[in-house]
Amino acid sequence: MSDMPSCQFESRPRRIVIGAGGAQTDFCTTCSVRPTSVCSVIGPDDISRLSEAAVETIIPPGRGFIEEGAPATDFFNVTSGTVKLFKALPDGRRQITGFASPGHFLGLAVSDNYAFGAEAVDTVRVCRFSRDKMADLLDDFPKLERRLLEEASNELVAAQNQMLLLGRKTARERVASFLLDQMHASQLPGQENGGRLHLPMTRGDIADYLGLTIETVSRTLSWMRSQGMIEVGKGYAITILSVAKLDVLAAGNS
Amino acid sequence: MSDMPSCQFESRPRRIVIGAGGAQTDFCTTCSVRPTSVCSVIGPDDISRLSEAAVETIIPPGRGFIEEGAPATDFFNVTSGTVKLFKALPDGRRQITGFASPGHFLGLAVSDNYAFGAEAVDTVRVCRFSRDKMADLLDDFPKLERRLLEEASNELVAAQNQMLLLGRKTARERVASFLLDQMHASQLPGQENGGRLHLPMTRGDIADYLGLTIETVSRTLSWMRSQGMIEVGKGYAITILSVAKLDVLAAGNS
DNA sequence: CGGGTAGTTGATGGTCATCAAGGGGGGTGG
DNA sequence: CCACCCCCCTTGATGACCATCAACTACCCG
Repeated sequence: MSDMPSCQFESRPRRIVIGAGGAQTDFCTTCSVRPTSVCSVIGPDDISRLSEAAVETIIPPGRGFIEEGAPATDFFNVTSGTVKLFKALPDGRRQITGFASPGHFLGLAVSDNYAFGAEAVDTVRVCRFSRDKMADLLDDFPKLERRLLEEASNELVAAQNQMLLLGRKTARERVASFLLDQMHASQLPGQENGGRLHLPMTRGDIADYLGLTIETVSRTLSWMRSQGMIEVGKGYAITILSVAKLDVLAAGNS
Repeated sequence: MSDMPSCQFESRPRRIVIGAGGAQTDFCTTCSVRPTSVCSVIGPDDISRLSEAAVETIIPPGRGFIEEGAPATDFFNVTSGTVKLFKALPDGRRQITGFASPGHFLGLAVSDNYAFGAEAVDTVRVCRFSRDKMADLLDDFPKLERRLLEEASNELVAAQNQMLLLGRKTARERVASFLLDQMHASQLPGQENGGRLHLPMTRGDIADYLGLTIETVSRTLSWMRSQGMIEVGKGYAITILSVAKLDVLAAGNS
């Protein structure tokens, strides 16, 4: 797990297509996460700047691409798949600090070294920006800075919620909170999907995220099933049968 | 604890002193935390803008001044004392997400409501900025935005460390980490103080910060004393006798 | 078919929460 | 000034929750 070679990329540089009139068209215009990501602050006129700076990278499941403590050379924007962010203790204990889904920006760090590791949960595509190019973009597009501040503030709020969960919630409350969070995250605004969830991560990842063990997560899910709260399908499918019951649990009633 | 009236200020507006030549001098020029706080990005020429926007507020120990969930009307900059930031569950369980010391900026939130509560640990002085005035400052001083992003990034790193602590460390490891953090925070660069610490917060606060109970914190400190790691003085004084032993503990060896 | 990974379930134990009692300091009021 | 109270802290006894150890199933892939 920790002896896995990290920072190995399968990169393919963006192709810049020169249009008939000399105008540049490129990947970014058709990027599916552009509307919801930080990239949206850069207007159509300047989008070529973005494309030149970005390198699309595909990362297979389980592969690490940010190593905790390594020099922070790049920033990333997730365009598909799910990334787990984590910190580890010398003896191998691991805490997943968050899951990054499409549209999320990775690498906010003042230090010259990454403060956390990152690993692909399923197949992940990211846009990679070098530190230098990112700095140029920040200088030229002040809006980008404001957007990143927003992003950071949101993550800060999420982190505070997670601290409350880790410090003060019971196992049942943690799992309930997790399932509800996943439900909200998977729901595009105005869309219901009958409580059906597809969790890309393993029980081990969930455990490392919630500060529990695999066994406790498994037992808790089984207990929730026995209470008619959820249905546990094959693979990574879970269906929430009673949001209300989970809400009661997550808010802190045993 | 939760029925305490919050958001009660003892404010005194900044006095703007008009100098002989018509130049404005004011509190901000003599502010002791200016060099280390976000305010430092606003140069001497524009400092009057800052002073006009800020209201100095004194908060007595134990008084809350940000209520979780209340409309986010103001931002704060701590100028002296220590503030605890926290989130709570309906049944009263509480998690302190951080302690803000002089120079720290509070209120980063995209939402219209505060995501956390804040309460003075000892006597606290803050500079208060209304949301509107802060927005004006952000528009006029782009550097301020970059500085806030730095601030947020640092807090994010701290939050990730705290998640690792809460999710994966034992009680002893937590207390050791806490003492070392406090030591580093209290050491001005290039200054040693013989491991002597003055913790402004109670055992209860420490417990709520570390995800433990008062009793466990107390027992753990007693155990560390019995091991010759620390000395527990009267009041809130603690002396670290062996940084090395605490380091071993904090890194994760029992 | 064999091996590896992921998940579930059971038995047991350890760590830390809970319940309880007592000490010490600081404030207020008699 | 001292009594009284309240808060904070400490220490002890007990127990609950969850980690650990272990066995077993299912599934995937060669």
